[in-house]
Amino acid sequence: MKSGMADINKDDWQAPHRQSAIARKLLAYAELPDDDLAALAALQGNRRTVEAGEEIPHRDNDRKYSAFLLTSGWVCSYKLLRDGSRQIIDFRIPGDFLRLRSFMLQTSGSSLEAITRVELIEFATGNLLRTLGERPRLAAALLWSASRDEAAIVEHLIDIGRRSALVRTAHFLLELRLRLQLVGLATPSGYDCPLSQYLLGDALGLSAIHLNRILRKLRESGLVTFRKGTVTFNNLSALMELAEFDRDYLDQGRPRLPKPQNG
Amino acid sequence: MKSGMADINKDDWQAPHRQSAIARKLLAYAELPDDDLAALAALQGNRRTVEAGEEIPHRDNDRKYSAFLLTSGWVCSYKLLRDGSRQIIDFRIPGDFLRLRSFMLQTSGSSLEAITRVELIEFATGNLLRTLGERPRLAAALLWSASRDEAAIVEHLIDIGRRSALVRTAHFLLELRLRLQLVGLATPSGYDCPLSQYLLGDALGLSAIHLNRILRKLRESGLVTFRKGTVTFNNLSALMELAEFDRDYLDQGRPRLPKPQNG
DNA sequence: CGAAACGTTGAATGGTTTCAACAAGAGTGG
DNA sequence: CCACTCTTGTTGAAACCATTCAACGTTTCG
Repeated sequence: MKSGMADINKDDWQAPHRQSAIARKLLAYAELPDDDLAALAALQGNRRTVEAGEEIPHRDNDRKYSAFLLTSGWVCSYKLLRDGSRQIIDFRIPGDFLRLRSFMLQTSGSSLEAITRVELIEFATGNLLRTLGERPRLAAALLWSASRDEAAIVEHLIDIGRRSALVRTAHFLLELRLRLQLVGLATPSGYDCPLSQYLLGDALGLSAIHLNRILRKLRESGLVTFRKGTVTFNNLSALMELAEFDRDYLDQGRPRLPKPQNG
Repeated sequence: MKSGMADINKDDWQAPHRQSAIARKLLAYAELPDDDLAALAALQGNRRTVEAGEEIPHRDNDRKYSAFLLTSGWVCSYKLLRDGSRQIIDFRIPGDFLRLRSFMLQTSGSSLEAITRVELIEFATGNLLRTLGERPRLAAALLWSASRDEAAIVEHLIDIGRRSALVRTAHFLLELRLRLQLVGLATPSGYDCPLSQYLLGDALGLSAIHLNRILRKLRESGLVTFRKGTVTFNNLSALMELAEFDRDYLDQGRPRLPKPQNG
């Protein structure tokens, strides 16, 4: 009766790797010497756990706004509207930053909610700029990561703006797959996914009811199956064709940053 | 027969100020000493003009990818889909950067098209990080600007994801107003706007036909009028109420960066 | 003047939402 | 263990919003 996909406990969404998710992700872009990784680690502060369903606080115990690094679990950033509906802006997965840039505005904007139990690390933004000024390779890797985040939001915008519900859903599931793969939480054939149909619907700008029908259609077409917390790609190439997933910004090929050129 | 709003020539969308739009924008956030402004100017390279309707090239004359600073005119960044439809991701106005972050991915992603005749300045990204490492106030101001850009895209996403066509259109017009005001291209009562209904529709995820009806409704309700390249707010507070424009991320109050605290 | 781009309106079609109802599983306390 | 509730998933039918198709008016420009 257990899913054969991966032997990850249903309640434990931690990355099963010795390397941290963020390091794993950055190393997919650039080879970073040990002192760069050490500098990255030096920016990390206290650990913290947030239970599923709870908000992730904006301010650190009556101190200033704070940014986090997500090391385990899923989070969604969303905004509530007056009529009670909700738009989910992005799902955040291990290795992603929370509020790394929006904290600049010192304003709420969007809220963050833990979808599963979540592990966070406080991230020191005070010395961030100085560190990056001294470590161009680390800076490039972090900028690359930030650009990826923004590109994902842009694709999300295109999804809900101009793609049909079917294509949109397919595209979004493929998008998640690529992001998860980068931190070792997905295989080419599928991944574990703790999202309810309500959450997915709120992300895709669809009612949960309609999303349900769309998921059925995708399943009955033999393209993707999303059931019981698991996404399985039954026909990946056909799905990518349907979703016009010809994009390369999530660069599976490894576009490594060239070795440093001068001292 | 001429619009009474502003005496800007219809074909000349240049900011009528001695200060550059980018400086004007950054100064709205932080008081920058002259050497910071000089450092900003030092990052600027060759000027270039692009005619209305033309693409803004990805690569600089067979050299590498390049970023630009938009000094005059309107640009849209968009993506074309297989079925021929188009999603406009963002309109860029004077003082905005083009491809400042997406150039990190060294990939196309979205395209840029000049809506009006446009003036650009090449922006040196090579020494950008080092400069910012040495100039924390300038760095903070640029990060603030980048965060604002991203916040605008997020609001755009919420618009098309969960807001009705009417609210969405109202909200988007208010959003543009705030951005334009920051560089002196809008008054509280309105602004000149070179967008066709096709462009606006492609931004809002609506057909131009439906957008036309929405604009009529907004006009007949006495809220906003968008005609002949001019947006006029006839009842600003009622419009903001309709659009639930209670947001403060575009901080009209001046949240100035405090003076430097140590040498 | 003619052409092209943009704006405007009506009517039919269709995708999505809403309302309503029910099924299945997980967790709780008796 | 069993009811009980709560959340999530599933399906049908009616209502609605937005798109498409088609036509025509308007402005600009060569």
